[in-house]
Amino acid sequence: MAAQTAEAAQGLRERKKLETRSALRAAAVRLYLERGPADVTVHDICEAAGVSPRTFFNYFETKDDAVFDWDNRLTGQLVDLLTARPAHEAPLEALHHTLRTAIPALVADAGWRERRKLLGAHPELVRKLVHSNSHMSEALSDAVAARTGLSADALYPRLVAGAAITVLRSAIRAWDPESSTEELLAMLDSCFASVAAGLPEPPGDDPARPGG
Amino acid sequence: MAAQTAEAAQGLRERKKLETRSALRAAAVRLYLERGPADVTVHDICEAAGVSPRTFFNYFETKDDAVFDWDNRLTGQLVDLLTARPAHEAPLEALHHTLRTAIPALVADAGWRERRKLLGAHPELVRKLVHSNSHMSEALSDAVAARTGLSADALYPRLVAGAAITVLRSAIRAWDPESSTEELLAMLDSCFASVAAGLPEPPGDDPARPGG
DNA sequence: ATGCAGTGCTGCAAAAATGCACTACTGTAG
DNA sequence: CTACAGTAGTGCATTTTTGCAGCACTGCAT
Repeated sequence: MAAQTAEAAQGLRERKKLETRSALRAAAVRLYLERGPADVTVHDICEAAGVSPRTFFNYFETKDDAVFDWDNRLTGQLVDLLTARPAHEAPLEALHHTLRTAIPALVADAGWRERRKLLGAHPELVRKLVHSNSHMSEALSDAVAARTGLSADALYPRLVAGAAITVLRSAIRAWDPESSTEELLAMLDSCFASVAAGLPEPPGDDPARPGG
Repeated sequence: MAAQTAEAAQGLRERKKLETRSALRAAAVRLYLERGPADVTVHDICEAAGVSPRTFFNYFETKDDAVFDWDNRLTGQLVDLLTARPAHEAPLEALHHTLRTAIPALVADAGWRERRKLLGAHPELVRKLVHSNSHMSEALSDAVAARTGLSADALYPRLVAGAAITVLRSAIRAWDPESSTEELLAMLDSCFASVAAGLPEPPGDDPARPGG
C-alpha cells in the first residue's frame, strides 16, 4: 500500500508545503469568521498567510475551498478506513463503521468545529460544500467497487456511496456544534438504520396529524 | 397554488426573456460540442446568442450553468409532480413515480440528449453538475417535508430526497444515451428497488465471479 | 399619446480563477 | 563541493464572475 496516511513531514520541503496549506486554511477560516466571506479577498488571505495569490490557487480550486480543506483530508482518511474494514461486512455496514470511526477526531478538532459554525452562520457556503462532497462520494464509490469486486461504473457502488454521503451531510447539518460527539453519532446511527430499513415512512409519524 | 407550470409566454417581455435564455443555452451546448468546453469563452457564447457577456451572468451563475439549464427547469417540474402524487403513497414510492413520470419527456428532448452526450464526452463537466443536483435535492427535500408534515430541517426528508437524487444521477450516468427510454426506466426501477430493500449486497452479485 | 414604474440589458471596474513561463530552492548523486 | 532533476512559489496575461449604475424598452394607467 503506498497510501501514507501519517502526516509526518519527512523532509523540509514536505513540511513547508503542509505549513503553507495550513496557514492558508487557518487564515481563511479566521478572516471569514471575522468579516464574513463576502468581505474577504484572496489577496487578504494570502497576505495573512504570507504567500502570493497565485500560490493560493495552487493549493485550492476556489476561494472557499480553503475552508473546506477538512473534507478533502477526510476523504482520504475515509477511503483508508473503509479499505481496512473486514471483508465480511456488508458495504453499508462498513461505511457506517467507517464514518463512526472518523467522526470523533473531527469533532475533537477545534478548527473543524469553527468551520462547522461558519457554515451555520453563512448558509451560502453550504452550497459550495457540495463540491467537496461530490469528490468524497466518488472516492468512496471507487472504494466500495473495489470491496465488492464490481466495476467502478456499476450502479450499486454509486448508490451506497451516495447514500453514505447523504447520511453524513444530513447528520452534520442537523447536529448542534455546541453539543457532544455522542449526539452526532446517535444521529448517524439513526440515519443508517433508516437507510438500511429502506427509508420507510418517518419513524415518529402520526397518521392522525394532517400537518397542514 | 400560485405555481404556474405552464410555459406560455403571456407578454412580449416574458417571451423575449425565454428566448434569450433559450438562445444562450442552445449556443452554449452547440459550441461546447463543436470545440469542447475549454475552447469556448463566455464572449463566444454571447456573440452567438446576440447578447452581452454581462447578460449571460444575469441568467446563469457560471459559464457551464447554461448547459445545465435543463436540470433547473426539471427541478420545478419534479416538485410539482411530487406535490400532485396521492397522499397515500410513501415518500420513496412517490419520488419513484415522480421521476418515472418526468423521464420520458426528458429523453424525448433532443437538446437534453445532446447535453447528456456532452457530459459523456467531457467528464469534467459532471463535477460542476453537482451544483444543480444540490439545488434539486433541496427542493425535493422541502416537498417531502411538506408531504410528511415534518420540519424542513428534519433528517428524514433530506435522506429520502438525497437518495432519490443519487438514484437519478446514477441511473442517468449509467444509461447509454443512444438506447431507449425503457432502458433508463428499468435502471431507475432497479435502483429504487435496491434502495427500498436497504441497499443490501449487490443484487446480481455472483460470489463465484471475482470480477478481476 | 403621454407619463410612470418596473426591469431587462449593458458597460465598467474589481475580484476570482486559470494557463504559461520563469526563478529559486530542495533533495540527491557524483 | 558541484551538478542536476524536480517542484513550490511567483509574475503576467487572459478569462470568468460579481457589484454597481445607467439606458431603454415593456406594460399599464391616464
